[in-house]
Amino acid sequence: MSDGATTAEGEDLDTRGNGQTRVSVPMRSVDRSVQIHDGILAAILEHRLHPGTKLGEDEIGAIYGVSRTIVRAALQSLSHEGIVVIEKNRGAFVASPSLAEAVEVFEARKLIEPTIARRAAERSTSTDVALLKRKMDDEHAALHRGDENTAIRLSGEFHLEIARMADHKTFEAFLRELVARSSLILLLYRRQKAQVCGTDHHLELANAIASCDGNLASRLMLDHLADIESGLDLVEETGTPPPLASILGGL
Amino acid sequence: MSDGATTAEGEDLDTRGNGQTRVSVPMRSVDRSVQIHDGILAAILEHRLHPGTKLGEDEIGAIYGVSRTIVRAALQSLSHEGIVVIEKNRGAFVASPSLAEAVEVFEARKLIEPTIARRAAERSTSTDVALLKRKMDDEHAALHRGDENTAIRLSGEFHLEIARMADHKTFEAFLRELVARSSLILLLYRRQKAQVCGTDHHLELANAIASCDGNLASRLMLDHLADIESGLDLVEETGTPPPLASILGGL
DNA sequence: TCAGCAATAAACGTATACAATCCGGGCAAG
DNA sequence: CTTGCCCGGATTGTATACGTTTATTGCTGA
Repeated sequence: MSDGATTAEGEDLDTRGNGQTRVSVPMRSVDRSVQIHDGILAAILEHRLHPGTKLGEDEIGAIYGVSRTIVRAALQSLSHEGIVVIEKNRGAFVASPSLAEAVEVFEARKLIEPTIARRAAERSTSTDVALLKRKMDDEHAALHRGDENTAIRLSGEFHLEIARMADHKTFEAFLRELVARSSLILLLYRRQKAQVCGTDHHLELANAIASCDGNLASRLMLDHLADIESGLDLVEETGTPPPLASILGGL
Repeated sequence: MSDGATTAEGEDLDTRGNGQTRVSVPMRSVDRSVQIHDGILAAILEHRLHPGTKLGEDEIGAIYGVSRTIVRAALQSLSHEGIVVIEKNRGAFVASPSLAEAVEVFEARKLIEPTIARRAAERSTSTDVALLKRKMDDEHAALHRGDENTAIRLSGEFHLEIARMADHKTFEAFLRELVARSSLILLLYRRQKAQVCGTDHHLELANAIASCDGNLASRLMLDHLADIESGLDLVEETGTPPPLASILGGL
């Protein structure tokens, strides 16, 4: 097989910055399945992969130059996060969150993220805040550059950075899943494409966290999430019988 | 030599005499990796598998009469739920939650489960309540029978049943993970073995849910979780002189 | 012309083979 | 007695082969 082209990149850029001598981190040649997982995840977060897209094992394996075994592990991982669905004997597809699912995800975020924001504010350090503001600037820059896809991903990373600051692995893992699913939900149910995620909100949040004001950070986060949710079309369309017209006539 | 032994019963083996798993191999249509996942999970929930136990692929494959491929999928699934850790080139082990992890899990439960209980109370139906009380009775019976292992599992299922009633798949999935991890935490950090999970609390909770009192259910759930947590040894043992023994020999 | 069915191709599910890695015992040097 | 090395066995990582299922295509017959 021609693996020359595929393995051209991804050599070994291991950043073994952690002074741990324990072999707890795989490091070198990070498991390929993780790479593939992250690659597909990034594509979903940047809205380059749309709900319903087929993720064939052979196809992905050919792209990354690995066997189906590895691809399967990555796809199973993604399915556990709820952003890929695997149908028996049919294959894997990018998930298409239902309306009910969308409501659930935002209910979960509105419950968890204010708590995360409070914790982050309570234990914020200067270096963390600097990192946070940097992410925010990157997002702002991407937006002004017109690169909305990257901006969407960075917006999610902003929220995840706050979770990292909160130093709560469990909440962080939950939020990682919720953010990924939110990306698909935004793609499916956002009303006006223009508004992505008020960067002003992010700025206020960052300031509240920087000043260690837990209560304010918590409230701002809740408002922020409610605002995003208000920009979605989360109304049950029970009365619409002609799905064909909207799908086929959409062009 | 290996083929003859393993495939001899590989055809239609649901005649396994183990009295442990009721539905050992009912149908082939049900992905066997899910069966294995559930089997290991049940063993962990019932404290038959202890933290640190090695879960060898060949060994499990031989037990269930399947290839390592299937076992691998099950183990990966379990690792995503945080109750199994997979170390590269070393294998899978039952997780040993750290103190910090234990604190995190109960923080998460105290945040999520009151909301779940409120939702369950708000939309409780008579059939659901009947199911809930039945689970409670089963747990009570197991306790009086002296079968503490089963009681522990049923206690977790009681909480999960409430989540099912709440009709919130996302919260239910989160709680499923938290309950499983809690089982390991109880095994590692419980102070007095006698007290499992106050069945009285469960009775009060079930009554509150039956009477559709969301506020009461929410408060009772929070108290219940705080009570369980208070029975744990979640204090940093910083004063221990032999750090070497605990750190290096900890594994 | 179109419905129904058969053959074919493509993709997935599972098992197995081979390579890579780790763990342990044994032996030799200090 | 300790320390270091080396090697054999065991276990995991990955690729590939084969069986099974699904989807599509093309054909036949009314």
